[in-house]
Amino acid sequence: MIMKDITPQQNKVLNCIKVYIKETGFPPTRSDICKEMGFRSPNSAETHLRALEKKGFISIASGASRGILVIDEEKGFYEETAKTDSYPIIGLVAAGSPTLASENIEKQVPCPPNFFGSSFDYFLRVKGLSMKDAGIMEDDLIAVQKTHDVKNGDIVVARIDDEVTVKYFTKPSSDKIVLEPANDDFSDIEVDLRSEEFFLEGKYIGLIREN
Amino acid sequence: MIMKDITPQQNKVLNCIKVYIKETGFPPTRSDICKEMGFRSPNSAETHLRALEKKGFISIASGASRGILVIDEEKGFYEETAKTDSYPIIGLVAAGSPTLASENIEKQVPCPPNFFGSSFDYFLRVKGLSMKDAGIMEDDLIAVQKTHDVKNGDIVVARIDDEVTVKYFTKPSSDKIVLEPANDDFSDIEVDLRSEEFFLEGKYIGLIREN
DNA sequence: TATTATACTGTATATATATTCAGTATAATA
DNA sequence: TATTATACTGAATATATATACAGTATAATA
Repeated sequence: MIMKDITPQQNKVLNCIKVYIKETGFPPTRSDICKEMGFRSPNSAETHLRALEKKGFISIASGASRGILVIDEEKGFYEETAKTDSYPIIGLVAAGSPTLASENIEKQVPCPPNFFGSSFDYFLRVKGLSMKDAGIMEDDLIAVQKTHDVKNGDIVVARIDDEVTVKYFTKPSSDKIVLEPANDDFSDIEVDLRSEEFFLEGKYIGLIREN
Repeated sequence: MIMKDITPQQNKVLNCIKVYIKETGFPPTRSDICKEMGFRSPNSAETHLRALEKKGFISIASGASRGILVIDEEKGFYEETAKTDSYPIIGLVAAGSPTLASENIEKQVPCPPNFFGSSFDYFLRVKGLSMKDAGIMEDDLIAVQKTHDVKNGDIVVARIDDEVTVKYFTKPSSDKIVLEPANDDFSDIEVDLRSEEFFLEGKYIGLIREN
């Protein structure tokens, strides 16, 4: 949408509305605008509001008090490129699966869905340094895609006997899986699929570190 | 601030307020809350609001209509973090400063402004493995905040004689700066401020790895 | 047992607020 | 020249809204 030219005075009013919302959390009344702008008549604010509405800078909810909605000029631009979804951060507890049940969710964080190239389903907070040489450190958040489609060499999130772990994945034969750490202080985990339970939670897609 | 326990019903009311603000851009009236919650008396909303205020979840502007302000907590979720800004990715070339000039910008990526707790200005693509033991690998994107306010032990982005580098920062004396790598294969860089030029581009705030 | 917190309905009212109407004045546009 | 947009004052008013008051009921607490 192309917005018509705003006059300097209308821009001042628009800005004063934005500041008011930022400071109070809710939009101003006509009277509030008068106080901020120095007008002596509420109709001064009213006509400015109607002009701003006509030009597409705000929308006004009829009848409602403080019903001013500032239209985000760059919303259209960002809507395609910068849509964010909310993803849960799941604590990597030593035992138990990283399910999406609310008791395991540390918090929700916003993130563009295609942030790491591939789609992903949740963030997992890493415990321990077993993947140190792959640059995955304690408390890092790894973006995990729930999938069973993994290749040799992929970093995966796996669960063995209720223990969740992040490791390099290798499947040397049909009934054997090797989970390899990226740290000499740790040993490989070999899983015999004939006798042991193995569950693939997903695949490592990307990483975030908050300092 | 320690918030007292919220009851399930109060939580529903609080949530309905948040949703209302998200959808309309301004807080609900008592009557609006009644409609959303199915109450038949505005006093039902009023008492819930007063309880939420007493427990510290909201504040109420006296006399003002729609004067409900949701206190912090998940305010960020709806107001700040749901927004994304566009940040440039700058290639860390061996020579030349990581300026924001368009020829150095690899591309723009969307990211919530407070994604790493602190604000930041651009992403820098890391070359080399000199910070390997700090979990910073080749091609990682580090979020950089343009600042000169750094402390000993901070990871910084510095420029010495047109060469840009990421290292641990230490200032043992007023005319000496030591830049320390996190990799035994590399040596410390000592900068004598009396004879050498040193420019601090900024501070490492966080990290993103796209796999 | 009395008190307090929760969770409501229902009525009433002062006032906060949107909104219309009647003007004045200036500058730009058709 | 007439019209329209901008930029205001000032007054009036219907209604939107906060808020107090009077109740009812249940469960937890002291």
